[in-house]
Amino acid sequence: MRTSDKYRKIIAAAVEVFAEKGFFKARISDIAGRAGVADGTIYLYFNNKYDILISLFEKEIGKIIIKVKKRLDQEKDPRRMLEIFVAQHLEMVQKQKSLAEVLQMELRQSNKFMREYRNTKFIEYINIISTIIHKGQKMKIFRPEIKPGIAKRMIFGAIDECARLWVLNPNSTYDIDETAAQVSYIFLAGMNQP
Amino acid sequence: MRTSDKYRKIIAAAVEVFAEKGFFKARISDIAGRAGVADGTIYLYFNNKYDILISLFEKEIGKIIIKVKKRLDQEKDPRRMLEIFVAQHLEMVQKQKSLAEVLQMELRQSNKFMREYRNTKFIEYINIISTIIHKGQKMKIFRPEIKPGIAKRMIFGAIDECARLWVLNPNSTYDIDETAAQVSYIFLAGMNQP
Amino acid sequence: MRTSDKYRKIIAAAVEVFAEKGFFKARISDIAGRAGVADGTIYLYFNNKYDILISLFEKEIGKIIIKVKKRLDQEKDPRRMLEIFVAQHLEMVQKQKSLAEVLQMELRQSNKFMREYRNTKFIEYINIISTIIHKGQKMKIFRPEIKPGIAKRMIFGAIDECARLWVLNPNSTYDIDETAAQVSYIFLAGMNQP
Amino acid sequence: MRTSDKYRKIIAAAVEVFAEKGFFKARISDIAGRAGVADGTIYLYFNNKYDILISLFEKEIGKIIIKVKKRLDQEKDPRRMLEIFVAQHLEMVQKQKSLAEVLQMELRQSNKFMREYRNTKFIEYINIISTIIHKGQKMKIFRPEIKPGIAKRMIFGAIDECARLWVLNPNSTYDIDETAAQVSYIFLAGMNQP
DNA sequence: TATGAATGAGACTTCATTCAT
DNA sequence: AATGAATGAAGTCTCATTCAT
Repeated sequence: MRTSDKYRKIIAAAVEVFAEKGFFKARISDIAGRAGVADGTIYLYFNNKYDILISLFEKEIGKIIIKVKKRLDQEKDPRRMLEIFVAQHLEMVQKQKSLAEVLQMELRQSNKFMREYRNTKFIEYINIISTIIHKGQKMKIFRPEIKPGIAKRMIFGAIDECARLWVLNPNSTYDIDETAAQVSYIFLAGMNQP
Repeated sequence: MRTSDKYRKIIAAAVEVFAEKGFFKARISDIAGRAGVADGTIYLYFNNKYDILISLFEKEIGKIIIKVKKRLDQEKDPRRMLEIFVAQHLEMVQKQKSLAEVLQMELRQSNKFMREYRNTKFIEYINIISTIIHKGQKMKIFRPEIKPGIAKRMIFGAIDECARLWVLNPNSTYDIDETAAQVSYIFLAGMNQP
Repeated sequence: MRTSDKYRKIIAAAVEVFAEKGFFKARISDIAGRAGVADGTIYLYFNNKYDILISLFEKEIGKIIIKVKKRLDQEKDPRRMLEIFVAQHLEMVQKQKSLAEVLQMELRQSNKFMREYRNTKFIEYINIISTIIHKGQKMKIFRPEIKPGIAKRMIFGAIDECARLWVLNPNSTYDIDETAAQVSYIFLAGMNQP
Repeated sequence: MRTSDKYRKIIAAAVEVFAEKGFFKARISDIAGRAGVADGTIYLYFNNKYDILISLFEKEIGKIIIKVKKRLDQEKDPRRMLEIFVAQHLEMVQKQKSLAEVLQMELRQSNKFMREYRNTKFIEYINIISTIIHKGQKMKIFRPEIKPGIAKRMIFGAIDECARLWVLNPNSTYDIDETAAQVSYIFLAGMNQP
C-alpha cells in the first residue's frame, strides 16, 4: 500500500536527518527530500514537525520493547535477563546508530518544547528493568535493599551514557561486548545477594 | 568591575532561559531581558548564541570541578571519594536545577550543532571518576577487572539519569540522600574487591 | 441528471462555506466535503476556485432577477413596484442569509482579484430599479430631476446596507417589514412629484 | 521621530497595497517594499497582517470622524448638516480613493475573518448621521416617523454604493457634486416634514 | 465520471545579528 | 560601553490544483 509506504519512508528519513542535524536544525525539506516525497506530503501523515519526532519515538521504542520482551520471555534467571537487556540495548545502538542518537536527544529535549508530552513508551521500556530486579528480589537473587525504582534508572543511565560514546565517536576504545560485559558485571555484582 | 558584572548577569540569565525553553527556543532577547541589558550588549561579551552556551558550560563545569576536587583532596579512601562525588553531583543538581538541566541537554546537543566543539571540560569532570577507580584498584579495594574508562561513564550516566527525574518531576518519590545512597551502594558493591 | 445534481450540490455547499469563512479562507476541501464529493470532482465542474464564486453569483442573481421581474410584471404603479423590489430583496436576504452574505462580499471583492470580470448580472439587477424610476418619471409620479442612474445605486446601497445588519447581527432591533417600510417610505417621499 | 515615521509609512503603504490587491492577495513584502522598510520591521509596529488592517481602519476612520465633526459643529440646520456629511464623505472618497476602497472592503470582510472584532469606529461614524436626524426631528424639520437607526444605514449605504462607482470606474458619468446633490436632495425630500 | 493522494509554490512570521547613535 | 531599532534570511505549514487509478 502506498500510504504506509510513505509513512515508513518519512519516519526513516526523519531518523537520519534528526540524527545528523538535531531536531531543531533539521528542516522539513531535508526530511522530505531524503524520503523522496514533497514537503507537503509530510503533512498528510504528520500534524507537524514535533509530531514526526513523537511518532518516530513511539513507533521505534515500541518495536524495541516488543523485541526485548520476546527475548526475555524465554529466560528465567533474572541475572541472565539483565544481561540480555543490556546486550540488546547496546546492540540496538550499534545497529541503528541514527535511531539511538535521536532517541537519546529526544529523551532530554522533548519535554523542553512539549511540556504536555508524557513519555509513556520510555517509561514502559525502563520498567522492564525494574520488573527484572523485582523478580530477582523475590527469588532472593538480588538484595532486598535495592530499590528497583532507582536502580532501573541507574542501569538505563549507565547503558545510555556508554552508548553515547559510539554515537559520538564511532571508533572508540571499547567495543560493544566489552561494554556489555562490564555493565552486566558491575550491576550484577552490585545487586547480588551474597 | 562593571564589565564582568554584566558578563555574569548574562550567564546567569542564560542558564535560566536555556533551562526553561531549551537552547533553540531561547531567544537572545529573553536572555537580555532577564539579564537587564540590551540585546546588543550581549554581543559585546559573546560572539553569538552558541558562544553563550559554550562559555556557560565551561565556566560552570569549571566551578563544579574545582569544588569537587577540593573536597576529594581531603579524602584518602576511594570508596569514600566515590560517595562524595555522587553526593556532590546530586546536591549540585538539586541546588542549581536550572544549571543541571542545561548541562544535561547541552551534553547531548552541543555536538549536534557544533561538530568541532570538543567538550574537554566534561571529559575532565568524568575523569575524576576514573581517577578514583584507578586509585581504588591500586589500593586493591576495587577489582582489577573493572575498566575505569567504561565504569566512569556508567557511574556518570547512572547519576545523571537519576538526576533527570528531579529536573523533570521535582516532587519525585525518591529524595536526594536515598538516591545518593543507592548509587554509591550499588557501584561500591559492584566494584568491591571481595 | 446526476451531473447537474453535483453541480448544484457544489454551488450550494460553496454558498455556505463562502458565507461562513469568506472566499479566501474557504478551502476547496471544505466545499467538497460539504457537497459530499471529492476535491478533484469540483474541477470537473469548475475551472478553479474563482470560477465557483462567479458561477454561483451569476446563477443565483439570475434566479433572483427572474423572480423579481415576474412579480413586477404584474404591477403597473411604479411606487408599488419599488415597494415590491425593496421587500423582495430584503426577504431574499432573510431567507437565504448565506447567499446574501456571499453576494455582498463578492460585490466588493470580486473586482479586486479578477479585474477583467464585468459584473453584468449585477448591473442587470440594479437596472431594474432605474427602469422603475424611469417609468415613474414618464408617468409624472416621480420628479424629473431624479437621475435614475444615481438613484438606482442609492436605493440598492440603502437596502444592502440595512441587510448587512441582519447578516452580521441576526437578532437586530429592526425587523424586515419595518425596514422595508422605512426604505420604501423615504425613497418614495424623496422622489415623489408633489 | 523615526518610530512614528515608519508607522505612518507602513500604514500609507498598506492602504495602497490593500486597495490594489485586496487584503488577502496583499503580501507583507509588498507593503514593506512600498513603505521602504524590511519585512521584519512591520512586525515591530504591528502584531500581524490583520493588525495592520485594523489599525489602519481605526486610525483613518478616526481622522475622518474628527474632520467631519469639526465641520458639523459650525452648523445649526440639520438639513445643511446632512448635506455636509454627504459631501464630505464623497469628497473623501475621491481624494483618497485607495483608502475608500480599503474601508469599503474591510467593512464587509473584517467580520468574516475576525469574528471577535467589534467595529466601534465605524459605528461611531454612522451614528453621526442618526444624531443629525434626531436633531432634525426635535426641531420638527424631519418627520417623526423616520427611524434614525434605519435611516442612518440607508443614507450611509446609499452614499457608499455611489462611491463604489468611482472607485471601480474612475471616469464615471456622474461627478461628485451631482451625486452629492442627488443624495442630499432625495433624502432631505424623503425626510422633510411638509 | 469520480477519486483523493500527492505536489510544490508561496507567505507569514521569527529572531540572531548589526550598527548608527 | 551600551543601546535597541532595523534588518532579511530562513523555515514551517497551507492549500489550490493535478493526475494516475
